[in-house]
Amino acid sequence: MTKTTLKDIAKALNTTIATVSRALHDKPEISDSMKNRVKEVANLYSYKPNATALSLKFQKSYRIGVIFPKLSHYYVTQILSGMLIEAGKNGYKMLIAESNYNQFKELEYIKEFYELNVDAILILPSRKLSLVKDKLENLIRDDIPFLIIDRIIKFDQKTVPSIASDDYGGTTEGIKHLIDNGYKKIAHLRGEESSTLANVRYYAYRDCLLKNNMELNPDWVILCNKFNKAEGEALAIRLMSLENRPDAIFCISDVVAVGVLSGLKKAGIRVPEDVAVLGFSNSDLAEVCYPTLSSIHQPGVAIGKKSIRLLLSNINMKKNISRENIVMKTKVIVRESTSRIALSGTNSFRT
Amino acid sequence: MTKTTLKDIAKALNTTIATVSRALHDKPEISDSMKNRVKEVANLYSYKPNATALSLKFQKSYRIGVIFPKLSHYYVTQILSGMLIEAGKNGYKMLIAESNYNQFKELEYIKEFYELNVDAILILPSRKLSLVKDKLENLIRDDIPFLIIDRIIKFDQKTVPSIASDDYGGTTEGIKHLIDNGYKKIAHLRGEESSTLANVRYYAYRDCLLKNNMELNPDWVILCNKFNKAEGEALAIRLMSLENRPDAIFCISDVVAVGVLSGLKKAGIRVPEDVAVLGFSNSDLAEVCYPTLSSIHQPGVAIGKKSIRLLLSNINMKKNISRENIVMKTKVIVRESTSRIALSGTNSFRT
DNA sequence: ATGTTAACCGTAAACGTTTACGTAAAATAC
DNA sequence: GTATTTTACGTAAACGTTTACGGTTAACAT
Repeated sequence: MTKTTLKDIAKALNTTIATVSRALHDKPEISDSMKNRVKEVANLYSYKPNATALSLKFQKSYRIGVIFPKLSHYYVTQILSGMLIEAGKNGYKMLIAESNYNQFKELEYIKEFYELNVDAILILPSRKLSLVKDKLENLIRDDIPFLIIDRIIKFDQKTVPSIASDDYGGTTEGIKHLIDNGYKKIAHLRGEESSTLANVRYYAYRDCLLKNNMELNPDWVILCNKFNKAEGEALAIRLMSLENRPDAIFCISDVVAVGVLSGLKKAGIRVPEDVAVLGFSNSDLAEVCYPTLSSIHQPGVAIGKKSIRLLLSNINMKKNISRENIVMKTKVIVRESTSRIALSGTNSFRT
Repeated sequence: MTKTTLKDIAKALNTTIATVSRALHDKPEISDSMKNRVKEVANLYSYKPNATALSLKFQKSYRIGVIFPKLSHYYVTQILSGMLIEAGKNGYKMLIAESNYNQFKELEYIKEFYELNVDAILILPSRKLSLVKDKLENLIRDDIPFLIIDRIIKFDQKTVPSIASDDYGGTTEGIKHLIDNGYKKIAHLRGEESSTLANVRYYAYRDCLLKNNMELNPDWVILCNKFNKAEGEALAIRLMSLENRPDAIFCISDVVAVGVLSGLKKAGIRVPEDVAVLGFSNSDLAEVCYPTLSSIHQPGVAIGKKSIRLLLSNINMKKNISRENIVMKTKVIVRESTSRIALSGTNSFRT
């Protein structure tokens, strides 16, 4: 019941593995009669080439390694799904590793993947990874494509390509949407200042308010660090206890936004009539909470697909991919939480 | 900049790869001086054994393949995370494939994984897979451990081990909880009758009602087939339009339950005062919806870990694992949607 | 001085492929 | 009928390991 090899077929036909191999590959130097006999036996034994042997021979594993902080984040699963689709189309398999926001594990996994002869490495870095930037830089090899997703890390020596969603554009569009809907005092629950991602979103928020001559109140900008529902709830209540209350809250993530919704409800404040709430990422939560949450859609699946396409186009050239930072379009998905005028029908963006 | 091999080290030391290999493995037949010299050079060249070559040599890949229907389901990510933890501990990597509920893709992926020489295969089958039971049965080999997760498929010839959560027990506990809280007319939005999973939950629901002399009204048992929010919403409204209204709704999934919450709100019905809602799976949705949703927790992470442990314990024996069907404990997580008496504090089950 | 043993290392086969090179027989050329 | 080409296949090396087996030298025993 063991797997049949070229040797088995060769023995059965009293020939050599070279001939068998060539016959199966339809090489011209093999006679038709031999080809037929070989194929017949191969079929009979249901021969399948040994992938490991091929890997060794061609120094190519048809495997792509991807590292992410946490699998249970909707956005991560979307990106991975996109990768799986595109990788599958091209005969590649995905090896996965979860870092749990531990930068040392991230470095470990990168090393491991190199040792496992993956053909490319993708990483969705945690914020902390930039703390060991120098170590990371030393680790990255030039012979195997490496791609950083959704985060831009500036190295001293190397330029490593990256792909990310257009958070600045998306945020701008989102804030504009709030302004267009008549909200005048827009607050922002932002991420830590050490996070490029959080900064980009904050800058977009700030710039957009300035450009539109809106009030930019420092009391309305609060740092998150737990990014969970409880934090959103607490911060919403804090915002509502200000003398000069905001009438809209733009949140760094959907989970925080859901917390805000909950906090506002506890404070007896109506959404979207009194206060609008805008999330970020357009996760699956946005459609199930009450009221449904407007959010800035990050094209996870598209990013995943694009990532793999980028890598594959360069795997064969054995050099790292075009050193650009690719930016993918975002989009504001309007739902109930920001719509003073009732929405007609549901906005079912997701399929 | 190419990877260093045994050959490189051997050449540098004017010896042979055999000696180098043995020195690195601290074999007794190598002198200490040679060992030191070899290790020094190996270190200098930062030698790492080639995993592909080892795979070929030992006919072992240290890779485990897992197939699941959809990555973006919270429960799936939980199971996978558990697998990743346990696999990582043992030096195994996970290869993943998403079937999108397509049974032919599932069969395809199984074949592919066999060809890729994975050391074990895990599958979270879609309901449809049982439709091609015979093909599946023929595919499964005896020399590589195979494990079915969260679904029991009875084969004619083979007995394939499986692991699943105790849905019967969990449901029983859940219905009892409803009864204990004074709900007397319990409805059930169930899955299709072709689904073993849905049937188990229904049977538990039915048995528990009978055992407790509760009303078992056929009008209160409705089939779902879309399992999305809209369906839950519509069915809730339908239930509330009955003359003999239920006062509790047990749902096949959290998403459906969230839809029910929404439908009840639209119908102006209070939860949990008028009607209780109980979900299944205890997904991340349960904590963010309003009111928060009581749900039956399936131990995803534990199932993932246990699965890998089972497989690993049998990989070395090159035979399939103990042919039992392992059942993992479930648990009712009580939140607002079933608690007529206000909950004190939040029930933060998840870490 | 010879045999025995231990210490140490090299040779080569094996895992399953692909393919450059060599070679025998058959076919073609003149 | 000999030279040349073509056809068709075998040999062996290569990918990077591990390891059974063999061999050489030196130490030790008798």
